Amino acid sequence: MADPVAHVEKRVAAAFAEVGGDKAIGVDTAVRQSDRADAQIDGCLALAKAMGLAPRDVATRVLAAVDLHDICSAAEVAGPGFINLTFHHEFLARELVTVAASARLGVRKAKHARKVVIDYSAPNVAKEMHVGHLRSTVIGDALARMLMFVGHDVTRENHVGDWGTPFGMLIEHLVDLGETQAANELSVGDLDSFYRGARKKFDDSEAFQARARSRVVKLQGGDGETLRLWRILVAESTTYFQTIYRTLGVLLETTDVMGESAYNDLLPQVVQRLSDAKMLVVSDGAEVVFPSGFTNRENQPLPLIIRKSDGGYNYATSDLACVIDRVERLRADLLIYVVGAPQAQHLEMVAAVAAQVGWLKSPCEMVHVAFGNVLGADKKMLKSRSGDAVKLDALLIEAVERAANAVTEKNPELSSQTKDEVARFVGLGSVKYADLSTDRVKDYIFDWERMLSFDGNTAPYLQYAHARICSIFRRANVEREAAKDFSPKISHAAERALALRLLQFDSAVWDTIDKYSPHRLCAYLYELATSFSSFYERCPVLKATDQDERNSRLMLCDLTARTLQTGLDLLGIDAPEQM
RNA sequence: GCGCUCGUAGCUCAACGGAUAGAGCAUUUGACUUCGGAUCAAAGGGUUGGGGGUUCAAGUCCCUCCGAGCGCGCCA
Repeated sequence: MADPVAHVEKRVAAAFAEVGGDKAIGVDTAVRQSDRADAQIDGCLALAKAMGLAPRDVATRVLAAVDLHDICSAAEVAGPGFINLTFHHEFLARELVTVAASARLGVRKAKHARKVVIDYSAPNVAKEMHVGHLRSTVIGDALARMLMFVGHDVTRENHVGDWGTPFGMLIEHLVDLGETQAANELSVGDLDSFYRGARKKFDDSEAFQARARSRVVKLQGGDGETLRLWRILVAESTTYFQTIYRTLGVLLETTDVMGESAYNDLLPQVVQRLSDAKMLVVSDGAEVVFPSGFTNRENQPLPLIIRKSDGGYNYATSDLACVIDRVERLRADLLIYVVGAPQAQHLEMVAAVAAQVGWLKSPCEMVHVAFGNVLGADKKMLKSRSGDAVKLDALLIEAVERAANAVTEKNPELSSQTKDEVARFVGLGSVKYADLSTDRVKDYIFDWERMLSFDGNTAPYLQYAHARICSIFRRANVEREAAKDFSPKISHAAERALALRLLQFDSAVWDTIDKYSPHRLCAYLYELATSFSSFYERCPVLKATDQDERNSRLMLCDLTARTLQTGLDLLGIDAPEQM
């Protein structure tokens, strides 16, 4: 419980109960950050309403009933009935010591560890990754890191598209090219030309179409030779995905791949169990379920198609199989889907059916972490000059190049090896941070200049703040390790602002997790970095007037650097020591 | 037609139902023989798309209209 606000909250709740009795039930006792004081208590207005009394009188009574002497130096009724709180310097210093001594920087562990399955990235086999995969991959990875950090048991699952009718034509194209040649083409990452080649033949040749169709039948029938060829496609693609993931610095491994094909064995079971539950209905020749509350354009019940009229399964079946697998085999109680916003209705329907049939029972829940599109400067879907989707590897290469140019310009003294590393951290960090720092549900405009800027809410600004602190320690003649044990003394206003900010890390992380919204952590880190910059400007560290002050400030520097580094790491971003 | 999401400063974005809606960019103005100026400080800039309602309190919740995007039966 690092955040001072959390300390106060418990006592406030008790005071509300004492003052309001039954009337206090249900009244929000939250203590919030405030721009008029260190924190404010708002609930007196609501309590006053419930009690039929004047808000300021109630606030006065609450103030009398709560003992905050060891935490606050001032607590006063303000405005229509708020209570403004100012924390003791000594209290802040004590809390800083606690936080600095903790490897987790005061971030609380989850009260109950959950078994979480997080589904993200999900590229398609034999297709190149493009900007469309960026958000799922980056957001999902950040959330996975945070959930693990607070102690949940997290399983990452990469639900790659490795099954379905396109594989008939892809396999036949593979046969035409010859395995060696095809594997070559795929392994160098030129998946698009492979896919286009197959597509073109399929569109142009009826004979090829026939081959493709019969190949699909063989694939679904488990034909050994066909499966062998299919595995070549999957293996080469997986290798390619890993090169992107390694470049991007995300946690996904080949062992996290759980493609659609992994659920094939469960598909008949999905049908059987829905049938046993009397939920399956035949409609227009297809076997479907009608979850309540969903209608189509004619206002008729909207079906979730479990089995097509041709006997095949589709993605709803496979998604339901996923739920069974995750809940019954993995024993997960939180299923997170980092999937684009357009799939909201589909996932709602899957969740509705899974709940109705009893696979998804409280406290087990399914959460759709939806996100918007990446747009170009024209506010349309980001496209390359040729009009195609922008390839992810090209995008990442450009990011690093642009960062390298900036680093070369700003800091020519860096060795070329260091420069390369810094360019990678800054370039990739910029792309990821730009994606993570805005509300995920909205579209955002991809803008190189802005994301690589050293001013504003960007990765380079945060990384720079971190690098400056590292620079201080290189000159300080003090071991970094020792700094966390120095005792902090809060006297200057900028020190105070920084201290308060540092203590809010815990809340920031939890707020981010509760809403599955990484931009909240970004906003916190940006505020921390600005608080630090302000402190840095006004409070000399190495040139401090006396040893105690110097040590105190070194302590603040160290804690700031660790918080920035940890926070960026939770976002999947590296913080270089110099740049 | 029905449904979902979005609409906040010139631009890009914030704001658990809490007081005077905040940042950055851009613009204007200050601060450097710098503990890394890739910085800091300050100013101007708003009818939160329009209109109703709920509430002690609404950018936030409800209704309605306008505008944008996306879904709406056998692709995933």
